Amino acid sequence: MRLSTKGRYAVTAMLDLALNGQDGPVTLSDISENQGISLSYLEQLFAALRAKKLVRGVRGPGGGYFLGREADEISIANIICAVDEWVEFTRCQGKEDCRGGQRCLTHSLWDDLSRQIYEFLEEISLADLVRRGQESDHGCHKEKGGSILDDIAEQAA
Amino acid sequence: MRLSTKGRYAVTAMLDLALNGQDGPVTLSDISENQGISLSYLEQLFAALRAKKLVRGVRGPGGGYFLGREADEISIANIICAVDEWVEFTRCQGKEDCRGGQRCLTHSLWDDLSRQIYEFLEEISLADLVRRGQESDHGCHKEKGGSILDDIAEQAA
DNA sequence: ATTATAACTTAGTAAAATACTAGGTAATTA
DNA sequence: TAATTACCTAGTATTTTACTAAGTTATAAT
Repeated sequence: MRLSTKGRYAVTAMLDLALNGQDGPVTLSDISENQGISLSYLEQLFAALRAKKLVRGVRGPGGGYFLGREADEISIANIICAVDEWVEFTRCQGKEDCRGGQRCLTHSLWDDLSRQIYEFLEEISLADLVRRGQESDHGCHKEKGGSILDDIAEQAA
Repeated sequence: MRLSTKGRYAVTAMLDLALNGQDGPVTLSDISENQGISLSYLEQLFAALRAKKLVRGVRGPGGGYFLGREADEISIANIICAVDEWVEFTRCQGKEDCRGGQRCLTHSLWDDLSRQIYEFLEEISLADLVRRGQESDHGCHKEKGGSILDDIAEQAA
């Protein structure tokens, strides 16, 4: 499995579509400006998303992108898989020799974990994220962002 | 958040310690051979793990590494945070202007997701992984690995 | 029809992250 | 004293990331 800023870009861009695609398609220029991602990089990402039918493009003036299906039918796992490959199967399928079975065992344990994470992200849809955002406040320039920061600070200490 | 092969290396190496550290320390040479990771790269990773006190080194002949604490007191989140930085707080904390609040909103939604993933990985300990491995069979060179592969194939179709 | 728009495509590149090599020093055991 | 292993630093090849540039198609508006 893999989860990088590339995946984040894809998810936030898709969120952009989910939020603004209600009344007409959203252009990549808009997303580029909204998210601060270069237009051409977005085009690369959307080529991958399009290949997996997660978005649908409309050409010409007034064109842009729609979600490929309903927001609650698109999981975070879908999005991340589309742009991040995710094909990281460490199971020693013949090509790697697994001396003493040791490597194979740890790889197999990692695969279990990887599957768990996948299943977790599979259960979260774009619509879920948007819904959750509406429940809590999401003010900008928050003073005390908190959340994970505290946990990490705590661990570092 | 970030989850890369670097994180995988760290987790599998820690699994190696958990599995083989019962009767004496495990050397990086052993892990290097077991996992197929270069010794020097392991040293880099273990420098980070050591800094977070997730491992404890013993010098000299017969030396090596132990887990820094009990295997059920070390979460996957701990390990990945140690080597992968994870500091990806997209909240626009003053330095980025958030025009129309749009970027800020999607970033905030991503942060929610990121926190969720973190909390999920926080709940899984090294000991859990090992335990789960013991429950199911983990034969090497499995014929039909299955699991995620099928899901992805399905999605691709 | 022409023009503007925006999706789509390809090639090349700067910067960063990844994973490694090489060459050490310091602590500990035999 | 010698061997072993952690520990440290610098340099580098490779890959990934993210971007620039320069196009081509399809479509809507003029």
